[in-house]
Amino acid sequence: MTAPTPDAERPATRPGRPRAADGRDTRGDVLAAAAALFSSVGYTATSTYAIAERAGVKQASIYHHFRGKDVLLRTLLLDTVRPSLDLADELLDAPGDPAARLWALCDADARWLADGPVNIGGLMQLPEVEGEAFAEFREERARLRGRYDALVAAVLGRPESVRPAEATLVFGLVETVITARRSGGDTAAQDVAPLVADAALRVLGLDAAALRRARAAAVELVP
Amino acid sequence: MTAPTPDAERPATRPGRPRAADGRDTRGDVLAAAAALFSSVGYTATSTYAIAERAGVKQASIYHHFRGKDVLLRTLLLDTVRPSLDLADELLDAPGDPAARLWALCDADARWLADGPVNIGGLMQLPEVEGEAFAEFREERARLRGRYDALVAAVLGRPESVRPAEATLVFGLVETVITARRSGGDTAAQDVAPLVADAALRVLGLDAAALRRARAAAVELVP
DNA sequence: ATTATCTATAGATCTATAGATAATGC
DNA sequence: ATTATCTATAGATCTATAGATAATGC
Repeated sequence: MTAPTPDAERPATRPGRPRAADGRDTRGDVLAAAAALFSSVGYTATSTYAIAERAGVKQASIYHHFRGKDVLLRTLLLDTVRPSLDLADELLDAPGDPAARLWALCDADARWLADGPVNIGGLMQLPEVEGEAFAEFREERARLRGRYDALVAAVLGRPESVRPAEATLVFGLVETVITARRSGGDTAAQDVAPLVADAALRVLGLDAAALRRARAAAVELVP
Repeated sequence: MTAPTPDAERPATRPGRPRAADGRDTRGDVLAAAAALFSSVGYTATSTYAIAERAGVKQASIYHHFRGKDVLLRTLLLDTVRPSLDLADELLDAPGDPAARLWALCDADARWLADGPVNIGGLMQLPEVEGEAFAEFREERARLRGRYDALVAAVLGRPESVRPAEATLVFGLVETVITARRSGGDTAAQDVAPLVADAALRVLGLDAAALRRARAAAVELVP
């Protein structure tokens, strides 16, 4: 669920103690353990000891890879929002029907929230994320929200200068996958995810014919 | 935000040390403080010391009124879901257009989530609520969800035996108010709440005319 | 006697650091 | 020398209880 550390970050061969077993990636294991525990148990309720145990290392070893517990969550949050933001940027600049582009964005986000190995989206809804340590994430997320606003405004044929309240509903529909997964499990999330993009356009008042056109065009946009 | 302790729970006059100032309600103050802190900071991240400070009592005094910290959250959660469930029961038994009844339920829930003095709905989304201590709340909430399922099935003209996946979307639309309030503040929540019920029926495929009829009929249902 | 509140604290965490040890490449 | 991991622990919480004190009604 977390991208492996890019080779560029460290030289291919380097001095010092190597990974115990080859192919072992402590940093990645710690992040994966933190993601699973933060999203199910919560941030404050998850101890660094529990993370270490799940990752198969000792508690203090975490601090060789991360300055503190907050860096773990910060890293996970940014890893979560950035792929979404990249796609949103791409779709915002793409030509063609705004409804098709919004459909493609909602569909990709909903499926990604439903299909990851853990309910990674739940991280964004943790109350601790409102704290100072996570301001950078909140900025990136606000940027993503801005892309939704712009696409929704385009679909509604309204000026881009006023944030449409309907965009909150569209954003909320995508996040429905998160709460569905938390309370109903993976199956519930996977059942609802394919319905989200259609629902978003229906909320904006598109009729069945317009919806069919948008869906068909969206398939061309995201191969 | 929390209902005052009913008179029935204790005799009107009773022996023992009275409330310091008349009209002082320590139990209610503690609950209100806990609601504000749990919903903004989180459950585990809120100390009983912080709750007591906000309520204007000493930390240990909380335990005269509540057996433990978990009882505080349990009480708040049940106070949150029960009014909703009562209304849902009423509307499920009411005669008339299912679409109108679903509209009324969504609208009442969305407005209640937006208008309370704190973002009480956020309590339901705390990861700690998945723990054993809160099983009773989860049951009540599942019951509420069942009412939504039944109304959505009726609107779609489907058999009640199969839970419609669309009900997850409707439920999620209502909960959009919670996340909107968390990240956008009271104003954002109040802006989106009046749109929720309409959006729910649009998601279920109702056209503008059917929607207008449902909205008009809903006003009669909830005076 | 009963009820409500307080002070003080035991006991259980939990985070982060200090410093030792191990395993490599130079 | 450098990197990664470990053991041990300081210091800071945080929850819940014990027991004293205060303020009433009987």
